[in-house]
Amino acid sequence: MVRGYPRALWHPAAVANSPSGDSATDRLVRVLETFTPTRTVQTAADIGRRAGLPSSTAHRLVGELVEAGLLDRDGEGRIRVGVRLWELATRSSLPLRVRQAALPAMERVQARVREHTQLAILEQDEALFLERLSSPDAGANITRIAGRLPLHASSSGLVLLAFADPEVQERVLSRPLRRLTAHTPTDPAAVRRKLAEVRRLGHAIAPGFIEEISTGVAVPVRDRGGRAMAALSAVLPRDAAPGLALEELHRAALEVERALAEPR
Amino acid sequence: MVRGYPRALWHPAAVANSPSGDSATDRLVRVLETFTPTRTVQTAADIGRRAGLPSSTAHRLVGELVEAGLLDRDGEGRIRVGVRLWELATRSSLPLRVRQAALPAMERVQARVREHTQLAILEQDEALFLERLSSPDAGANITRIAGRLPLHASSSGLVLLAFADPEVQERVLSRPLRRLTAHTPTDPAAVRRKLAEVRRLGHAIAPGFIEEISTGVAVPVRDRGGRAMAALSAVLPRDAAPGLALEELHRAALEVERALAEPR
DNA sequence: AGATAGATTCCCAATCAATGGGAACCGCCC
DNA sequence: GGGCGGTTCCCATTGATTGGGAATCTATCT
Repeated sequence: MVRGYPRALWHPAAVANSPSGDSATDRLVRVLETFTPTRTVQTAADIGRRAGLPSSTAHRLVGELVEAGLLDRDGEGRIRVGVRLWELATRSSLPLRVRQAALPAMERVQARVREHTQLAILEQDEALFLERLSSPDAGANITRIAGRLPLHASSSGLVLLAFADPEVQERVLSRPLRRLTAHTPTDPAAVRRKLAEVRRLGHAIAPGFIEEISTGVAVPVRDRGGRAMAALSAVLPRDAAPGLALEELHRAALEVERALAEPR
Repeated sequence: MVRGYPRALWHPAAVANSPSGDSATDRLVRVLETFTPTRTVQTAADIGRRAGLPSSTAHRLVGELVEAGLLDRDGEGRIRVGVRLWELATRSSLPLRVRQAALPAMERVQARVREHTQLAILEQDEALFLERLSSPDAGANITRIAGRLPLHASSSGLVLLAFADPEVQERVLSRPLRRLTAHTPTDPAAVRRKLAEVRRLGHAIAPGFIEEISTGVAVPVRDRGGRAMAALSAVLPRDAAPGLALEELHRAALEVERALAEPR
């Protein structure tokens, strides 16, 4: 076995502590961000490529994270997000508290309406879904727990935006509004009108905004100041009448507001 | 304003990249571990003390984590676990998959038994609780989502241990067994007998092991190899008859086994 | 069976970002 | 106004981190 390597080939052009000004924390986050709801297992080399890290660095970092339990190495080679990370992130987080407060009410909605019932919050100018209950017989639904949807395109997003700080509304409406279907409103003026309607009615109806075949209906869970802390929503078949769902969602929202108002 | 400091007082005794051989990853994990189910908000100085970091280092690390969104700085000063960390940890983790597979069955148990219904997995030689459903009228319950209980003391833990690798059983039984109440079995031989009973009956009953006033009953969710992937459990008042709960839990476990066996 | 490709582990010199003691600053309370 | 605790800023020092490269391992193809 040959040990070492020809000294002449050593090329110190780029070596050091993180030559590009990213901290260890940044790199760690980039590694975690390579995992998505649809890409849950990857090789260490995959992670490195996607996080923009040299292969050997990626392998070392992944190894450390596995050691710490934040990532898990399954049978052979494949890496997934570790149970320990879930535990650390869940046991003291805001999403858990909101979810716990909302779950009983969501279950009642779910039992009566028998369609997808969802809970979302406003996070980084998108709707982040904290919980989703589904009957086996419910229709299509693109949302996932811990998944995101644009604010202007989803019924949940529309109520979150309608009852958010004006500053958030301006920021969101000043950026390009992505079109998901032919019915997604992408004109800022149209979205503004929609938001006014949501404020007037107290709920949002989004027929075909996300998927042609379904209609989202959502109501806000509001704090004492009137801002939306969360949105409760249901996903109905495109042609279904939204009356029952809206009624149940409104009732549930009241219940959640009370639960969240309690000291703990 | 005086800038700088007397050069003579500079004391290079301990300066550098992490003088104690802990990696950047270790430190980040230690920071995250300072949060517990009961301690959800802390100051940056608190975190530093508990993680064993010098104040200035702790403040910088916390600042970076806040910047990255893994931690949140609320109104003034207090730090909590960030929504973003929850999102990253949840969206592709094993606990979510197990939970999703089990939730419908758990809801039915919950509706019929009307007591606490729980889901746990084996993690690092403890029972880690992934989900918990509770009626408002249900009794006391010490468990929390993302909380842990010892394997020998909880009904969930006993089924997880009874249907685990023998190697795990040996390891757990070779360590001191913590006593939580007067009824907690702390003698290895007694626990061994209990485990044999659990294997024979296919369920565990733990009267007063955790809290004097309640009885835990649990059944395993088993894989094709017979090992317990998870435990479904209910917490009943100490004197309640466990028959109905066990029947419902067994039915639910079958359903969860089928759901987890499906490709995805 | 041999070749090829990709993932992973190991090695090690060079370095620079992270480190931590100290000091100043900022509120808050007694 | 003085004490206390949290936070921010400063900066010389240095060792942990870094990343090319080579060796090793593991599939998959021909």
